[in-house]
Amino acid sequence: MNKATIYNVAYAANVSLATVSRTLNNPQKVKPETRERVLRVIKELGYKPNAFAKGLASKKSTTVGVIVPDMSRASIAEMLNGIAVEARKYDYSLLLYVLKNEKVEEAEMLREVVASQVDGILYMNDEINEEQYALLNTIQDDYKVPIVLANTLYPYDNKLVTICIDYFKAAYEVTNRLIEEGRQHIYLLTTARKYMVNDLKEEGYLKAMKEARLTPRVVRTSGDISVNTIHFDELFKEPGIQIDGVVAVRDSIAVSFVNSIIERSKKVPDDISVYGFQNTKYASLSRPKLSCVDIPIIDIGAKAMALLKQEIDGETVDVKFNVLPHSIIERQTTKSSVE
Amino acid sequence: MNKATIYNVAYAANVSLATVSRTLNNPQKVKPETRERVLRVIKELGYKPNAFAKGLASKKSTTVGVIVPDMSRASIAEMLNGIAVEARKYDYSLLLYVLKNEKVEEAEMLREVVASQVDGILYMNDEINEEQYALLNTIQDDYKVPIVLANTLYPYDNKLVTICIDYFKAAYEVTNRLIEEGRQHIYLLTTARKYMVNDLKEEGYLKAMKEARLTPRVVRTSGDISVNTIHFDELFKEPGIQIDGVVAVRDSIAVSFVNSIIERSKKVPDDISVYGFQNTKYASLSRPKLSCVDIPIIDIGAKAMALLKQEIDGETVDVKFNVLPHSIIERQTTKSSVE
DNA sequence: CTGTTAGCGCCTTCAA
DNA sequence: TTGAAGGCGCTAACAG
Repeated sequence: MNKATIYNVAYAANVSLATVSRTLNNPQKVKPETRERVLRVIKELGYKPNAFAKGLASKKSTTVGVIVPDMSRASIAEMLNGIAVEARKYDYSLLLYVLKNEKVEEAEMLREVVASQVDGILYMNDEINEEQYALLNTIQDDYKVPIVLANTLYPYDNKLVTICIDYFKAAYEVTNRLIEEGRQHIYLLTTARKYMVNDLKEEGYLKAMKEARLTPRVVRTSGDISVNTIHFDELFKEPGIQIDGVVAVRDSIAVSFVNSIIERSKKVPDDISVYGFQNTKYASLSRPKLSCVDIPIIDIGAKAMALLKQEIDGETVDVKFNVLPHSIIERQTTKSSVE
Repeated sequence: MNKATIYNVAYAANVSLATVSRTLNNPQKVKPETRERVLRVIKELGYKPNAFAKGLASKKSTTVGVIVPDMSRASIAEMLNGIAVEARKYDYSLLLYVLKNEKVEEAEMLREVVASQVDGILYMNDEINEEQYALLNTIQDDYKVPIVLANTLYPYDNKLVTICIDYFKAAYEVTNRLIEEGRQHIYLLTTARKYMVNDLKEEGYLKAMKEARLTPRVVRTSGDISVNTIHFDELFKEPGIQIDGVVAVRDSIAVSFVNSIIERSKKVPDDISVYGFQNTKYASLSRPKLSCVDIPIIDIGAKAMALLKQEIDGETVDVKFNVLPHSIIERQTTKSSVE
């Protein structure tokens, strides 16, 4: 049962290969009678068009390149679930590129992705900077391959189609909730590495603090638990430190912080209220359960794929910058009750 | 700068296209002088061989199909990290197939994977059953495409190259540690769905219990926190229930169980000792920190890719069944101290 | 060491 | 509605 080709099918169905090709790609151009005969033979022989030959001849691959920074981040993995399900709807395949531990420079890699003949690119590296953004633009223009940024944004420009949530607003909102609780010494726990989305959260936090005339305190730490625990220890060593509220840019950082303060015999949320970001499994597995911003990450993935598909089909995407709604989930690390 | 072809390069370098092809694929067959000239032109033009044409002509794709059940499982995501890094070493690309929510039957999907001309398949659906195993064998034989099972095993046969850890032994060991602690009422918390690896853990647990002449108690629950919390509630409602030790087949189940019992004012590990499986981030983010079996999941991914590469290259893989060592990490949910 | 040439399997006009 | 034929960009003999 080895690799039937279009010729085998044509011969067995007593038609030319052109007809076989048509019944697969333009069924309406084939007489129903012969069409069914061909389809039957196709099934019998287990024929599947060779993707290479098809791609070479048609200049299309029904494959999209997916570029991610690191699979182990829960948000990335979940987004891929959304992307995969949506891609299936269009019969698109996913070519996965993981940037992690990459010595290869990104420009080189993007050319490689393009060379692999993908019809479009889903880019979700939220460490994006000006240079990379420019590079993506160049690639899109030079090779005419549409690119969509998923849960990744470059706020200083909007030439690339983007799907995201309003992180600025989300951070602004949770900070305000803490303020409404009466918290005065609210800290932002963010990453030391430059993630664009975290920068936006920081701005939202700063805005809320400024409006309330409170002094902002930003602590930069790592997503790595063993590292941030040390940071937290140092933080509490500072003489006269006061903390009664925390916004963490990731659930894992929030949970890890909660653990730190509970070990110091402080009460959550009586002494300190904490918000996380993302609503990952960490949030519901922690004790107390973490209050956090809920990001519809699967939907972001699905929507990203849908937008890309539109672009591939040549439908002009009128709105470049797409925002999905977030929500705030009150669990056990805050006192706010949702109205 | 649009899509240079091999002809453009040949023309610009004043050689034939064959020479260009050679400098890329068999550099030693080209005079260093011309080779460098060609390489320079290639660089100038930003030429990258069209993957389709290359694949069509060479019958190789340097792409492997990766079949996973669900991205959101931490183990799957981590394994992909390992696979990706290893694949990069060989300049292999990854074509990702997510089974989740799949209405398409698996046979159909596998043919699709094959039709996409992958050089090999990495299969990591640990819900594998006899039928699927047979199917994989058929695919491998019919299409001559090597398949490697990663962290997935079918213990009743070993025709397919497999890379895994000894889950049976691991479960046997942790159960014994609990027994050595003096625990008498040890429960196994496993999944209701049939995962082959979890079945093996169950057998290891049963063996240890039997040897110690203790009554085994198996509770089948879900990976879903909201669901298993309910199961745990029911469990504790049983009249006269006694639990002093737990082996959970997943970290998340273990953590969720620990939360349940602490809410019931029991002490961990004074009243109950708990072991998880995998050593995910959940294990270190929980409070108390979870003791668990550490699975070298990234290594499994990398090794799987390495094995597949061997098979693709025609090197016979002598050992079909490959086992990577695990270890037991004692943290705060058990009393055992590692010797 | 280099060039010529014949495909790889399929799509897509162009005729019939 | 169908068939014939050219070509997609590249690899791999085979000559030279």
